[in-house]
Amino acid sequence: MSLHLEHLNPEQLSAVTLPDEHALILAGAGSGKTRVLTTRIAWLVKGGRVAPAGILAVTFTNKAAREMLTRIGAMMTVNPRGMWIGTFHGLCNRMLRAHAREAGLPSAFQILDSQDQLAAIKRLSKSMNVDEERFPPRELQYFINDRKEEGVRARDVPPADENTRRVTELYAAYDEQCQREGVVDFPELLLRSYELLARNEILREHYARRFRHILVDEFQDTNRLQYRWLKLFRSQDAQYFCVGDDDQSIYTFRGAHVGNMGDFEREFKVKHVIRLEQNYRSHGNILDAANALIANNRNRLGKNLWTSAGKGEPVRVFEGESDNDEARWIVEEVQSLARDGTRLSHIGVLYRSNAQSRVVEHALFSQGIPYRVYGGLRFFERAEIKHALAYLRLIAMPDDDNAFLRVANFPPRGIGARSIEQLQDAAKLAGASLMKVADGKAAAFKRLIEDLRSQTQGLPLKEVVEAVIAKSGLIEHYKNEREGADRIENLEELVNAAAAFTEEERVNESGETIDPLTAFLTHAALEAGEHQAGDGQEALQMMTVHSAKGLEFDVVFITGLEEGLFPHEQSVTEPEGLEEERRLAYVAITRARHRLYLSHAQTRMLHGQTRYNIPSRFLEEIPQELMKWLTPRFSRQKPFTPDFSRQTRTTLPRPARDVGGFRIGQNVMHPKFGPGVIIDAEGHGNDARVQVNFGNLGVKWLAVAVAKLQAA
DNA sequence: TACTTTGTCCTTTTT
DNA sequence: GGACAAAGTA
Repeated sequence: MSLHLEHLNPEQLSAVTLPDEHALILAGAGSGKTRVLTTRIAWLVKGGRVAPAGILAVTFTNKAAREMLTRIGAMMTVNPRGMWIGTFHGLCNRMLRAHAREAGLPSAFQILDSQDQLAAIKRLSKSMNVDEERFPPRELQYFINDRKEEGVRARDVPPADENTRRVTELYAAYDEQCQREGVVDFPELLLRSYELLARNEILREHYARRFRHILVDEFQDTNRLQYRWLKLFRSQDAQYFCVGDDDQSIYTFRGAHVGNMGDFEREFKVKHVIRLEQNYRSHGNILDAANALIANNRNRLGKNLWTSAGKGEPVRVFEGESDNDEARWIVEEVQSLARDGTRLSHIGVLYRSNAQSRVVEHALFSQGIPYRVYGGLRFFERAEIKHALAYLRLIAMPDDDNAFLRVANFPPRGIGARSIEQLQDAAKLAGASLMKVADGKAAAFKRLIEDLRSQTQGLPLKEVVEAVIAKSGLIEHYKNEREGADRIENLEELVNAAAAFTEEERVNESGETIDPLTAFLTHAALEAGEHQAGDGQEALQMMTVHSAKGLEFDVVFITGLEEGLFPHEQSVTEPEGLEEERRLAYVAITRARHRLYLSHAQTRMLHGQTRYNIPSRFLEEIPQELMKWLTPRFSRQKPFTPDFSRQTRTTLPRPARDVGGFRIGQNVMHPKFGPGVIIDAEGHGNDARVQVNFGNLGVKWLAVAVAKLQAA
């Protein structure tokens, strides 16, 4: 039950024990950020500087929030219940539930996840006869979410042009639809909570008086609205403690605004910016590689990680002939590491995009190496679970048209597209929900839901869920389906999840208990359920670089370091995009404790066709003396000869066709465009043309007779 | 109405 | 290669 302040380095200690002033902590990767944050909270509370109820601590992920609670719990005996610790969305939800009426919401309001939101937008577009070619639902969704995350309502969008005017009209209609149906999307949780406090001075003052210490994790990832939300609690006595790392900002594409760090420093007149630069995770060479790479970014607050650990091993670099070759090599290395005693769960294979996992999975599978892929379809996002949840939602909130449409005819009960259309017309006319106007065959469905509601009234959550999956006909339906067994298993798992959901008595600020079904549905929406089957088992860890943030591994593989992939082709056109890619690479490198592997492949199957990529510029930006090439460095010069000795190869590159002295797949040098790789060719002799991928300079067709191309 | 086949489109994504 | 939606068929 000790804080172990003596184990902190001077910077950590000064951050933890900072007197009453606002603070910005620039915490580098592996510098003990979470430790500082949690020790600070424990130090404040244990020292009697603040009551637990005076703490507001915000993170981005449920995982980080749980981790924080656990660590704080281990440092003190005080019940951390009184503290507000959670994600932005979780805390906003808590606030909206407590003041639903003031916020203009039904007390059992439901939360739409991104999938649900998209479905709602599609439905709206249909009902308003929107041309989906001109206004793709996806883009409407982005538009709406971007505006909400800027704190901008439809009425506040400047009608720049006809297009914007129309899109804004749809934004307004979408919000009306949500309001009518009693549902709230993710960004709405934030915005609604913000508006509630901004308009209700009494409420705002209440919370501003209450929260004396506001601590923010991953501050570089906050968007503009989140920052404004945080500022609502500002008062004479409130102190802000924001921890972040601008070099690890990898979510600007989602609206994160790194500028919040500078704004905070200025607006709160932060006297001391504390830099945590000592890294306790990685060996020297790995850190040097990361530092050298990130030094290429111009937009930085400036920070250099160091370690007292030794240099360690060099960074190992591998060039594969193909993605399959790369995968085969990974498998071999993993096997050899495992033989030498490295635990599989301490090895991470990272990639830029999810599509890359397949090839590696295939290779691992064929060699019988257990692995776990993160970030796939999550438990509460599975179709069968969503169906079951839709029934539950209709019990809690009959006006939820989203839920109605999802299951009115699932399992099929003869309510076809025609009947649905008629219902929608009637509902529109009456200004009511689909459930209200349900007649004909739909009336039977309505009765089913009503019966379920009355029969499960007051029953324990577990029995409610059991009743729903039995009486809805879901189980019956999946029994007859070819691959229904897994789905039935998942539905049974949902019953277990409901049974385990004994969340401490839900009491809101006004002392009313919140209905357990609503609490469970909220839980399902906010925590999509990262836990997977076979969670704690010994397995190789595979994930995108994005989802690796905050994690660490003894051994890390960063794969697919190729121009167009990493950095991604859709990011290299803008300098900011490229810098974000570089930060992403920085995050990837700094996940490694002892050993780091980097790899790229000459050819790769993408979207069903072979692509020829040149090595990533990031490989050039790491000093060569830190690296050890396992294959000859950028062995582009060697003519491409398939190696048949490798048994595991599943596909062979296309046979080389000679065109004007060049071959597809060959690496070339152009006097103006620099290095490139030939990806296509046509014609013969003097008419021969080749298509060359020059990486960030793009893909060009060149006439061999004219262009001064040289074999590189 | 419900199941099968063909045509389009591809980043990353904590909540 | 694979997800998803529109078009085609029983």
